[in-house]
Amino acid sequence: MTDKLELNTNAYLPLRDVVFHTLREAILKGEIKPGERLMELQLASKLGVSRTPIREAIRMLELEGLAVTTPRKGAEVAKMTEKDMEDVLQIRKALDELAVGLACENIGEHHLEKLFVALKNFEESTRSGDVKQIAQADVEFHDVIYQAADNPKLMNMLNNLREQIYRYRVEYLKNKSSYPRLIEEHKEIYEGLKRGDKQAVVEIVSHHVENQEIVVKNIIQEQE
Amino acid sequence: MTDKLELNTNAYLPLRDVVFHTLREAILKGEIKPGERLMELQLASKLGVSRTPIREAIRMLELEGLAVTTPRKGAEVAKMTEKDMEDVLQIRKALDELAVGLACENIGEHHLEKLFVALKNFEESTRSGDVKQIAQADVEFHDVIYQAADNPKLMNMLNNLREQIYRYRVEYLKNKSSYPRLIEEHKEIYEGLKRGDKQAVVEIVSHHVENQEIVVKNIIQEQE
DNA sequence: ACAGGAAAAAGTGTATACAAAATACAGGAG
DNA sequence: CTCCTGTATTTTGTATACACTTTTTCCTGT
Repeated sequence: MTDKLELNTNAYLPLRDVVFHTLREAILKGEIKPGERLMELQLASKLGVSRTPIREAIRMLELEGLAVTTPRKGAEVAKMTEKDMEDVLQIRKALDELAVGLACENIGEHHLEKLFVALKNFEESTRSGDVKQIAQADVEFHDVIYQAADNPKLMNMLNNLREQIYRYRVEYLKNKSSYPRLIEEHKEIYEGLKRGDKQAVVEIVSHHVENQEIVVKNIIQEQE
Repeated sequence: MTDKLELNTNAYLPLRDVVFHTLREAILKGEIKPGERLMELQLASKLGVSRTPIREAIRMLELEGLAVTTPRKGAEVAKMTEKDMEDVLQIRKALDELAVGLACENIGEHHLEKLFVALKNFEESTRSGDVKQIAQADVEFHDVIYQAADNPKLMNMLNNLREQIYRYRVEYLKNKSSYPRLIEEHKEIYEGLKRGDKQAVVEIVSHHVENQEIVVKNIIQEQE
């Protein structure tokens, strides 16, 4: 584990939340690796807080699926097998289809405009070649759709699912040859939503996620 | 709140888990009502433990959506508006369809037998008229399907969603006139899975959940 | 009587202390 | 040398103590 975990003390939030976000970031960025133990005292001294907020943060990571704990042994960062990834992607596909379908029914001018901006941003970011930035732009594009779906719980679940595959997603986005297809798919989703053609957008999103699924699974197989 | 919360000390589990299950039960059974505050000291003395496990249990309830906390004010049992319920049921429908579709692809003799037993149990339980028992039999029937879907994360999410509507589901099951339809639907799901007719089972489950949706929403409207 | 505000009470946030379990390790028997 | 065992150490589990915030209460002045 890197030894430069640092708290964002900027917010006036309970420490448990700060710790939670800090650890989550560290896990998603790969600074703490799957299988690595999350030891309370160690983390506490590293972050300069007591064990109490650490423990509560771990409980939260646990429920988010980013950590697994065994009683009296402690917590470790969740490992992801190919099967786990398949499972997550199956769920994500179903929920993404739901979300875009709902968005299609509810979407208004406001969100369409935001979506257009996000679309252009994404296109722009692919030219920069900065993977982090591309990932961010992609997240923003899909976030607009989730917001338009007007179902906070669904948005929550999708964000959580996205987290769980984030590490592999970044790898996936390193492959530049897929950028044109991604842009095209985003464009089609936007067009479909604008037309209010529910069947079409669900179809496209379905393929969109399937494509991801194939690539991400390849990446995992290589890693194993 | 009832003052007879009691810990199941039988298990050799961390107290946080025992407290978590105890509070969850109490919330689902309506012993602690939506909007009611979850005060740490009060709960701690009532359950005979310290605040520490209570706090960790609350963090878990929070992530499960059964409690909401505002910093420095504490936690309370989550209220459910009609919109919340709609949102949950939308998600549940999508995931239930996914689950039964997957089950249809994977199901073997073993699970089909268990499903048949569960089907008969459900039919039997409706004759008893005991709502708790019927709910239990219904849960077991669907659990077999979830297991056959062979996606633990999905099962987890569905169990969680089920929890969130449990309170209202019980009301729904008090209406005896719906029993024949429920039995019929279960039977059709079983038959469909046996035939491996994915399209059919997804269709039936879709209706099955939609029917629930209508009734549950009526119940909420009455309550408001 | 009523509004304002200080003091008290209640409650959460965090740190620390102590207990119990798991793990690591060293020494001895075979 | 290997395996067992008992002890030391580490780590988690739980309780408690203290700090700080929010809420309530009640007194005071108008």
